Amino acid sequence: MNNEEPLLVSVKEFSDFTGVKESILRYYDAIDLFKPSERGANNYRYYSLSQIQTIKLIETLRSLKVPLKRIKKIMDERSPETMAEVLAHYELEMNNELKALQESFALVHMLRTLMQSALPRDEAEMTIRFSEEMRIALGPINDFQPSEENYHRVFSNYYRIARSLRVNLGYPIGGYFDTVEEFLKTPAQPKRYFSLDPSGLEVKRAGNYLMGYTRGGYGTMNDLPTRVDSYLKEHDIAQAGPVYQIYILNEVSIQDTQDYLQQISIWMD
Amino acid sequence: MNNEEPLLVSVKEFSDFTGVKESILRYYDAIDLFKPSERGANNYRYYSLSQIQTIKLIETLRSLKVPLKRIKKIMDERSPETMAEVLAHYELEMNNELKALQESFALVHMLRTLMQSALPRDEAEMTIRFSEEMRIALGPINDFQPSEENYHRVFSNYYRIARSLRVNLGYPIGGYFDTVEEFLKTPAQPKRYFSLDPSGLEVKRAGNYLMGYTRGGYGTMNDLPTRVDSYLKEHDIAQAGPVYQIYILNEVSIQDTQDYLQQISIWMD
DNA sequence: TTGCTCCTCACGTCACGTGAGGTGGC
DNA sequence: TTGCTCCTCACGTCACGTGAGGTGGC
Repeated sequence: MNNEEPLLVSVKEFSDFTGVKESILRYYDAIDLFKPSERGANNYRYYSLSQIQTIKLIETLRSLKVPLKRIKKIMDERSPETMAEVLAHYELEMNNELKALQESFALVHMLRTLMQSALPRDEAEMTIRFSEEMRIALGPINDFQPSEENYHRVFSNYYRIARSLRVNLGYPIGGYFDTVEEFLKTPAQPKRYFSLDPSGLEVKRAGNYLMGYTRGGYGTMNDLPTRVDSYLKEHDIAQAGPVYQIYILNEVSIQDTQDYLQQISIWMD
Repeated sequence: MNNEEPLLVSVKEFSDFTGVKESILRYYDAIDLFKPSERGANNYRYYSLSQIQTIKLIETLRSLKVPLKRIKKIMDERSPETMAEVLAHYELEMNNELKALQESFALVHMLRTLMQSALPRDEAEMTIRFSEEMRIALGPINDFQPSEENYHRVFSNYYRIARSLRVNLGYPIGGYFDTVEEFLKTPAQPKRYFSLDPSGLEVKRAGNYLMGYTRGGYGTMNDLPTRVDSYLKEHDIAQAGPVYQIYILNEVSIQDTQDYLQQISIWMD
């Protein structure tokens, strides 16, 4: 048996084995991060197959944004002890990455389903539909002044509190009213604001909701309160709520402010 | 109520709200990817709070390596329909990313535990220890020639097959023998090779294994077969196996080939 | 006035990607 | 000879980061 002759492959073959591009292998060679186990008489790079595990580890660290210089240091000073330590450290990093990615996934999923639910709407109509339970992050009671003419001060206050509570502000934010009377009286002054962040502590109950829509920029109501009022009177509904008001089509999916689509959903039963 | 005055914040505040660095916000402004909703008379950038959701979405796409030019195109042509489509597409992407990250996690975890299990070894000793069930990817029966003097040809053949079977070659690879007799007869010519890839179809059974170690480069056995033989005779063990042989400390954690640590584990009961 | 934040512009950097021009093995 | 792979070297690029030098609000 010949121990001395390792299993050598060319750059291209090594690239095929590992999925790492040739240009990257040459670059890592140039910066002394990862060198072929041999150079042929023709100056060709020859990698041993056992180097596959090494480059795979380097790739893994790269995927975690570890700078090449740091990786080089790790590889230069590697010993079983230090490597085990380093790997333990990056196991934790990966856990955080996993959580962040799952968060992103949840966010994208929510935005998409909200948009798709909005697409076929007849905006003039009021309909009752069933809605699943959703977690939300409810803010504190708003301190609107009797004749507050600018809701922005209060709204921005919610943003500040939400951020300090580690709410993910990437989720849509809406207004909350305890009852439909409250909404009809001061539709532009919600009792609280809330975020649709699913890591929120509160719950929007599953159930049948009366839903209505209107188009326009933030703060626009058009005739939505009137339509809600008529519907309730027509159907002899005395009490309802809470009321949830959100912009399901906004900045994220639409350029023109005047096309933002607002949704009101009112708990019925 | 004043609809026209949005909730404006400076770069620094916006950066604090979103976690996106000021330098990045300025850069995105410069390349027309994401511009502040207003410029003050002093030429200051003023962002509206409702832009938080937009930059969060851009960040999410960036985390999936979508180039800024592509993101710009998406944002320029955004409509609820196209955005819902785009998001649906990237939901799938994120799923793949999640799987890849979980794979990396499993790989790093295995490397680390292998290394830590190796650290406190008294290499001369033979011990019996319990081992949990592990999935492995077993290769085909090797075609060693009667007097094969170079095991590399056969070994590299396993690599080729493993790759075509989508085995992750980042995991350690070892030699497999059906019985201990087989191992003692031709310790350098395993019946098959295998990878510790946990997505493999075969299983290394849970149970008590006789474990031994030796140090040296690939193909080195030193007196390991002799020690195995003595142990079995001393303890009157006639039959045992399969035998699994892997390098638990190799290239990945050690520079000097001569310090690689090989482990033999032999199924007892 | 002072400290703080903001501005632009130029240059640097990190991690590659992309030829151009040339060599080596079957 | 021909096609294929490999080489180096120079230059480009993408997505920022980092000052320098200067302005504006409390």
